[in-house]
Amino acid sequence: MITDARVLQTEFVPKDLVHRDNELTTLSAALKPLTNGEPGETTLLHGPPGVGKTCTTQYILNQLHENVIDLNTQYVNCWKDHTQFQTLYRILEGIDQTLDIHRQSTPTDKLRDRLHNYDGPPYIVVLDEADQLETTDVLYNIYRTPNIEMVLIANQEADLFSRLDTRLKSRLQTITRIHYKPYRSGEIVSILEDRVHWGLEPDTVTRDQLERIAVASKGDSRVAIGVLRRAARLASQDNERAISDEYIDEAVPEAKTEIKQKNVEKLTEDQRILYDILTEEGEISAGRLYESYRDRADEPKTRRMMRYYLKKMQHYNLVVANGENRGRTYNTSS
DNA sequence: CCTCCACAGGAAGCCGGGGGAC
DNA sequence: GTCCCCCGGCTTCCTGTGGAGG
Repeated sequence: MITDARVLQTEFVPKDLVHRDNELTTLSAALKPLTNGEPGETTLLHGPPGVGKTCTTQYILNQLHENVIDLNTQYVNCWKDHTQFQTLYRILEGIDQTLDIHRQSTPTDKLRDRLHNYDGPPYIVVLDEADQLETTDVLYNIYRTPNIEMVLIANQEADLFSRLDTRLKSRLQTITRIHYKPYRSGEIVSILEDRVHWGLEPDTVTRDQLERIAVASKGDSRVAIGVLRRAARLASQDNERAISDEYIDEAVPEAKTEIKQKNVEKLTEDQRILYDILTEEGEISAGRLYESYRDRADEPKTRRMMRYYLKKMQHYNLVVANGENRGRTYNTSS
């Protein structure tokens, strides 16, 4: 049934991008000057998940690489590489400057200096999920380096900007902003049709079923493609030649919890205990959460450590905090 | 209104591990 | 090998905040 599994991956960048013409044009225009050796414009792409921010960026980078010989680019996922050291390391990796850098013994200062001394060809650094950066210092370091252009990607523009110091905030006031709206149902359907065409055998899924997936995905293309992939896999495991509605209904919740499940597996023992308590108890105050945790853990860590853990788990979208200070409660994310 | 308390999160320091320089 | 440096994980201490309750 599946003829090409790659195109059913959410990260796959198709040859033709549909429904993102305006965004592509604006981003392209912002980076265009680089191809003539002039400085481009720092760009911020913002909008909810699964609306094509990452995809359009990688599409543009591919295009630039085809047309410009002397150009470096690097894509950094700040969610994965969120410490200053990790981010700087990735950026230097994009210009082959990391051979002698070791995690344990190289000070972050050295990475910073090396970046600042960059004087090679134009270099485009994409910082995806930039609002997840531990410190925004790294943005300043890139900003002040000539010949490096930043493309920032974030869900909420405000999440990123509220954390910048005033100096950087005012300098980034004038950057090009591109807002991505959720896809409409029909747009999701045509994105799926494209993937179906390249990835599945003919007549395995009907248009009605694609619409069903589109509605369930609520404008998030990653969820939609994930559902399609899972439904196709379920059907082929049962040796069916077509995807039935039942497979789709089964795949929808699976696709939505897939990412979460992966993150739960990454938790340490102590974090896992906290997560289990939240799963069982539901909404709970920090004090009661710590008491439960202390009872269950063999060697419980301190309250401060619990707060670090909870912060981390919010970062992983496993935990949500409601309220501030005394009134705050924690819960698992739905 | 004021004081107390629970809580968040910053700052500093300790420790163990690992790599480089010698 | 030994010394030194750095990091991440962790603790301790501390300040700021806002609701509860006198």
